[in-house]
Amino acid sequence: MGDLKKIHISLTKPDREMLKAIYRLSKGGGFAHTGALADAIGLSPGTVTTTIKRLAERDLLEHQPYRGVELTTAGRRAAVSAIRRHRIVERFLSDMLGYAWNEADRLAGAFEHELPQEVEERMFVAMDRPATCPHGFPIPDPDVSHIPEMPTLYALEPGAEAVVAVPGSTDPEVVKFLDAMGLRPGVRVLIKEKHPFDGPLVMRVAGQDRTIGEKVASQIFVRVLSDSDDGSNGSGKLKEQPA
Amino acid sequence: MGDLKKIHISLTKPDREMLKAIYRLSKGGGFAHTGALADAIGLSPGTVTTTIKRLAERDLLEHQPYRGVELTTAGRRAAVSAIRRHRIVERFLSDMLGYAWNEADRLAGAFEHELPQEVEERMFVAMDRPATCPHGFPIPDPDVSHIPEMPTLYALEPGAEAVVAVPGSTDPEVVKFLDAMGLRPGVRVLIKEKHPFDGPLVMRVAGQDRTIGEKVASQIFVRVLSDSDDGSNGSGKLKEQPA
DNA sequence: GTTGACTTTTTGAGTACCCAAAACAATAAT
DNA sequence: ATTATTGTTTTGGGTACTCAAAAAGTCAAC
Ligand SMILES: [Mn+2]
Ligand SMILES: [Mn+2]
Ligand SMILES: [Mn+2]
Ligand SMILES: [Mn+2]
Repeated sequence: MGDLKKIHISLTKPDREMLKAIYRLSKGGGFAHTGALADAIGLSPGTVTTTIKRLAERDLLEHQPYRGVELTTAGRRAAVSAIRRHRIVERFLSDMLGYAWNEADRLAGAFEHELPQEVEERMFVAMDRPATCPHGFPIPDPDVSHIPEMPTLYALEPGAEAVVAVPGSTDPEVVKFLDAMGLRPGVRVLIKEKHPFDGPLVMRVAGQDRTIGEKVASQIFVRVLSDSDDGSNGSGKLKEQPA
Repeated sequence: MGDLKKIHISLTKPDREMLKAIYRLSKGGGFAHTGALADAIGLSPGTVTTTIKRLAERDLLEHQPYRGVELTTAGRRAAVSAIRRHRIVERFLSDMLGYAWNEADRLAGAFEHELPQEVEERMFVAMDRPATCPHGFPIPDPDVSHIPEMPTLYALEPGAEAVVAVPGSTDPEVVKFLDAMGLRPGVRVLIKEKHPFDGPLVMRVAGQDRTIGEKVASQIFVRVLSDSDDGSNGSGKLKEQPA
């Protein structure tokens, strides 16, 4: 009865990329700054300013000059919808075309923007509605304006059990290292020990004890298993979360 | 030893569409005219002129002002490669996502241009290297500069046997009529009679005798079965061949 | 509180893309 | 041969997108 029509916003590639980047950089609802966006997308700061003004015009975000931008609800919905599409396409590349999980991100980014959302939905059902992208990040439902955040591996406390997710945009060298450690998307880990002062983390992965440093452990995200559901889910600081 | 490097030409969407349209309209090697191209692609004549000048600059075609354009060999290769991609994507939509053959054309056109040719190739092998698109037209090999032409159903003589191909861009009303006649892509037909003075054509389709007029029969293309290979393959005038 | 470092926005410039309408060329009709 | 018709190109105008560099704003240090 309200006049909330399901207006379907048509966005261009740069607009979508911008919204995705803002969402990534300002997850909890904070501000994203021009410079950070320029770095993230690989555009000049001037271009970022122009683009966000265009998006502000369409009420997808609010722009406080010299301060930064914040997504509106509509903007968050659009961003999440872009992320959904990205993750479905990644899943398609990995499940239906056999690409390795660390190749999917780049290729998905190349054509996801032109894909009719009709085809996106068909891909989704053809793959039996997968819950996550090949990197282990959740595929959000359509029309939601928020994706539940995941803590990093390093945010877990000893005793916690979790399933790992590794961003598709991770540095190849790191990916090789992680692979050697058995830390692939979907793998289950049990935290055994965490040394103080940002010290290394000891855990059990596929029947083996593994130790990794804070730096790497902070790049890996996890879905905590409902068992010991304490692990810093709401309070611990959550990092930027690509995929 | 020659300096023929396999230079990979990067083409934009309008450029590709232009090359495809020119190829379709000037199959045998003749000229394509600005107005016909404007109609085919849905652009203004002025835009067509600008685009072909850009392509002429890159030696993909020759432009004789006020006369028309003719593709160079490089241009034909690029056009065929674009058609190959279109048909692979159509096949993907129909085989892997379950779209009906008459829906595939429109959707393929929406995102084929951004698809990395790496992904195109993976689709192709994932589908076991299909010989034709869902409409029955051949998927050309990479790097060829010509696609063998197909005669129309109406060009066949009594006694000829053939497999039908129906352009994906056919008017929905016609599609419905063809469907009722059993004339779907891949179906085998045997010509029984052809009445003079552009009269109707009588044929056997799926165990039934069918009669259709010249107008419709000229919109259907066929692959003649090697049996009675006489049927006007080289001489009979071949029509524009979409798909 | 003025200076200086840093960030952001604005300005100026260029490409690609599109259209409508004026100018032009080729052709057909008188 | 002139005129009219038709088709093509050019011109003028607009949006989106991008950058480099100038101008403006913010903020922290002195
Ligand atoms: Mn990704
Ligand atoms: Mn992913
Ligand atoms: Mn087609
Ligand atoms: Mn086809």
